[in-house]
Amino acid sequence: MFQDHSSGAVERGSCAATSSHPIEHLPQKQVAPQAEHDEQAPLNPVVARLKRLGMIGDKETTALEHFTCSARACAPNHTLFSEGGTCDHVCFLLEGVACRYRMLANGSRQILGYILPGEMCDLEFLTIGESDHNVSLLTNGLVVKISRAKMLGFLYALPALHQALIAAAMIDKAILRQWLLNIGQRSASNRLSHLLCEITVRMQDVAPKSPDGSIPFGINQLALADTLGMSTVHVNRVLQDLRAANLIVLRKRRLTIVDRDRLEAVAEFEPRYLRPRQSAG
Amino acid sequence: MFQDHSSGAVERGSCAATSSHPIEHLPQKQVAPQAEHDEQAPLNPVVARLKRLGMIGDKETTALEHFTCSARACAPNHTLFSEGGTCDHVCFLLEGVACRYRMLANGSRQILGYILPGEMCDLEFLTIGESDHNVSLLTNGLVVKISRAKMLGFLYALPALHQALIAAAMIDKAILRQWLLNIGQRSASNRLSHLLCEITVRMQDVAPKSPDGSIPFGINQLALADTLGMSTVHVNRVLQDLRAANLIVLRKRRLTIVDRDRLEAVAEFEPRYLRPRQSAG
DNA sequence: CGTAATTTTGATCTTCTTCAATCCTCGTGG
DNA sequence: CCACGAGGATTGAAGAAGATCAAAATTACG
Repeated sequence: MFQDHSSGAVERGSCAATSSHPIEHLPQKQVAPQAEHDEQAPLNPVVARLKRLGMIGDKETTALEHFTCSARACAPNHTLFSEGGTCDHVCFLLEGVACRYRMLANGSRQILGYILPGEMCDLEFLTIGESDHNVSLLTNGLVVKISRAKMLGFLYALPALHQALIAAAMIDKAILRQWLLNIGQRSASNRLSHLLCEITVRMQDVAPKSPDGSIPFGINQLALADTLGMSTVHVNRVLQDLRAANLIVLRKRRLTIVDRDRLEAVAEFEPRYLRPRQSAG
Repeated sequence: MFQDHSSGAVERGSCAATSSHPIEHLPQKQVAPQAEHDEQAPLNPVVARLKRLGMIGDKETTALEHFTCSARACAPNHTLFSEGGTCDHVCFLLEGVACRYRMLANGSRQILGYILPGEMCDLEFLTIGESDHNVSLLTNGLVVKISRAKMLGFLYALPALHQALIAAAMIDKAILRQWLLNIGQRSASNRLSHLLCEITVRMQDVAPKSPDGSIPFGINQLALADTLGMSTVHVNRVLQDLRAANLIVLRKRRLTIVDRDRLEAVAEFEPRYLRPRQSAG
């Protein structure tokens, strides 16, 4: 059902990650390490996301751009954290999709959350000694890893950044509640619809739509099934229903929401939980 | 299915809740939270719980005992927070059981978490402007309500308390992940078993077992159903299975785990998430 | 070009829901 | 002390949603 063959990770990025840079040093070099063949995504996704939360200024932006400039390219299934493993660092994801998950003895996997470009995993890893779940990549990814000590230094020096990341962690929790509601009470098709709505909104700030209105969608049907607590067969059939109802187009790892209003209506999707009050838009 | 008729709340407690007490004033009145032997349950449940987390000292204990001494008795269905309502305060529950929940348009309710005696709802209400879910009592309860300003004062004056409450909030999040795993992947009977294991452990510090080994259990089958995403009929049948297997006794609002080892085995219950190990800052 | 991963399809079977009725429990008022 | 009523628990029967199994078609990718 789901095998874990952790792949290697290749160092990649423009500035070296060797020693601890004082925050004051602001390398004004090439700021967007990931935007090489992305035609119009020059903005650092971490910055884009936190800017949308409306809580960070120039100082924080510069610092973020600095320490996200040395990233590692990782293959699918590369594991960032393992259940029971110690948490002495923190990760930012610049490209790709990762997920948190736990396995049961019978081999079934529950995905507990997605980590999308620009998102971080996991603020509480700074406080907690060991992780209670796994985090690994679903697709190819670009990952920045920061030691606990270094991260604590950043947070201390940049309280606005700290606040922004705390806000992001609270959004995480709100998402967990939504997923619980989703899995517990909604029909398979509404459940899947809701998830698609959520992912689309979460991708907005970091993955500009292509001319045809589609966004990259690296999550396969097995992962969707393990997210929604249903079988892949059923995910497949529900997807076909959504396509037949002309609500979505999903092919070649790209997703288009054809009729957003109708999709959000069947899903009873209310995006407020993803943008709690600070952001007025 | 589930109607919400908010009941009144009756002031109760020995010291007045009128004006703001400086933390230094320590009311030595009776109020019960003063016994030494932790055989019985004379201990203030909030203190008992945070003591178990091992992060608070005498100063925090005294402060907690002080501000939990004026509580209100509330009837079942009394609502502490409503979806969309502003969050200008915080609550501690001294007795009874409350739950967070959300409703869907079709009338179904998903319970998103329980608040047990000694637990708080909700630290992030201090940061967030409005709640995205409801919180109300499932049973009779004893509730302490503290304004945002007052609470922030406490947290500022007692950083150890602040840390303890942050730790409690992280446990909340871990519980949410467990529930998602539960609902998403486990069979109805394992799901219910897991929930019973969890509640038993969470009650340990605040509700000493009676001689027959039972603990108070004020959650009815409708609430269990809305927690686990199943119908009351099925909850009832699964409960009967668990009784028939001689795993539990549940009657007259009291629960006894007859065979803990076996129950935890079928549930794949691992209590570590309820008692995480802190790492040094 | 060939192999692995992923998606799709059909058929069958199980778990759980729904509906509707009955029974029990417990608090309340007479 | 008993009768009453309401919420809660229990039961049975029937039906639906989704799981499972097995295989084929399609796609990704070295």
